[in-house]
Amino acid sequence: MKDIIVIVGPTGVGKTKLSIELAKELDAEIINGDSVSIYKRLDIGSAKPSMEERREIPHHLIDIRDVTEDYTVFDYQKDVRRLIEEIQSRGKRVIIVGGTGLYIKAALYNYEFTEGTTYHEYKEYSNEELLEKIKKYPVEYLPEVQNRKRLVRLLNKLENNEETSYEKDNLLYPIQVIGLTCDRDILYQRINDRVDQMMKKGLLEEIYSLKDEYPHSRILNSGSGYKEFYAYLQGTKTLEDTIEEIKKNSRRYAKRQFTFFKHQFPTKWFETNFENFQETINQVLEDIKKGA
RNA sequence: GGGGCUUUAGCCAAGCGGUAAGGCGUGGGUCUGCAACACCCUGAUCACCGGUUCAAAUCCGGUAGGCCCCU
Repeated sequence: MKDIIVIVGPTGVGKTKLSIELAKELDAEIINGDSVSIYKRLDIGSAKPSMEERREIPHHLIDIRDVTEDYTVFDYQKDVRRLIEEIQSRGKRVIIVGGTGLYIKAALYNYEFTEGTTYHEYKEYSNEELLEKIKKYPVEYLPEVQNRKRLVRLLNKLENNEETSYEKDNLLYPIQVIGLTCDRDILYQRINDRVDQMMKKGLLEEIYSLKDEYPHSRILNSGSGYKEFYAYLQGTKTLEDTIEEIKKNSRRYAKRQFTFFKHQFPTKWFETNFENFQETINQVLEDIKKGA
């Protein structure tokens, strides 16, 4: 079977556009690799591919959950693995595009999660105490004391007798990872512009239509482009500040994405040529044909 | 023309004689169930020149920039 094409990179470099062009060339179907696009009604802020684009090429794992529903890496892993089989059995090639590194990695590598385990928050314990409890088990990687979220997660695994040491980076599928990059200044400029564009396209209206769901939605309270509006709806922050904060969070996110894809995947990087995108497409295509 | 205040990292800013807090941004990094998450690391001889002192970002004088008031 031909390699799965994985397109990664920071938000706003042109991943979506590239994925669609490649899908046409390679007779492929696209699996979304972005944790926010999973949700219905989060259209503008998550920069989903347009309906037009989605008609052109089959897209999977977009709009499959309501904003009040939960969806985790584990769900994603199962969905992607199932889809890969389906798509390939149809004789089509698989392209995964997105910026959520953990999701993509968990789907393609030997990440193990256990079905239906109980989950404690350990509210009565301090971070230090959690760390002490963890140290009673043989673990190779310790989170920082300040990182409560990771401490809690790890202790849960240990107490549930789940596996916590893994063979490093065991790939389950043959993949080719295409990373899209560009000059940092240009990227930040594009991110800022894109947020302004989102506002023009009606992000605020989208937010208002979701207003009632805010208190009950995990994704609306954690996804950038949405969570920032919470304070605005409460009347404690101006619209201008809200927009600035979305830009800032998006820039930071982009930076973290670079770090993740640089270190966690065997990424081959390509510089996006915004003036002549066809050239970028050609470069990537050439490389793919060479590789598989 | 005269008088007063001010000048600390890219930005904001503490310090008021004993050898440069902090915040933001930036850059780097971690990553097996909230991941557009959570977390870690990251910088300066204090406008310039001279003086006082064992010791000056801190006191004195001068130069330059900024702000304000008077004429």
